[in-house]
Amino acid sequence: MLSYNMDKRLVIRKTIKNEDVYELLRKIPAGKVTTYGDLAKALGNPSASRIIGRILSRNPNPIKVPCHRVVMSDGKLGGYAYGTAKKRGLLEKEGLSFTNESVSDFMKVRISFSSDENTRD
DNA sequence: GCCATGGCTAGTA
DNA sequence: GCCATGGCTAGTA
Repeated sequence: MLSYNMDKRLVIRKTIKNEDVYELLRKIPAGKVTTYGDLAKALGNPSASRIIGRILSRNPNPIKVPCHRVVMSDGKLGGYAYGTAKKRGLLEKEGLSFTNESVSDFMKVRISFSSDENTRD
């Protein structure tokens, strides 16, 4: 799609499709997390983080697609279709811990995608 | 129009 | 805490 960035320059952003998100998310291993914004960036549309959340909320297959491993950019939990308590429980089962509402050692458990992921088209 | 976000600014302590 | 963001859905015509 076409839109203007912060410098009022016209840019092309990739339209994010549900399956793009689910496919990428399947690659996040237990014990690691990513963020809504990181997924948006990796899929070629850095400002689409809100959309990622909406797409995850309709995740048809929570077994194959580990929605619970997606948290907010500040390390806080974010939402979950089955409640945030459930989300936190799953993450703790995978070895993560929390210091007052945020993932402990966030920097260490946060997956980073290769930045040129979006150069393919 | 809705939102499972995020980055920034004001303004408090 | 404000508000731009962007894909989707309900529900109107």
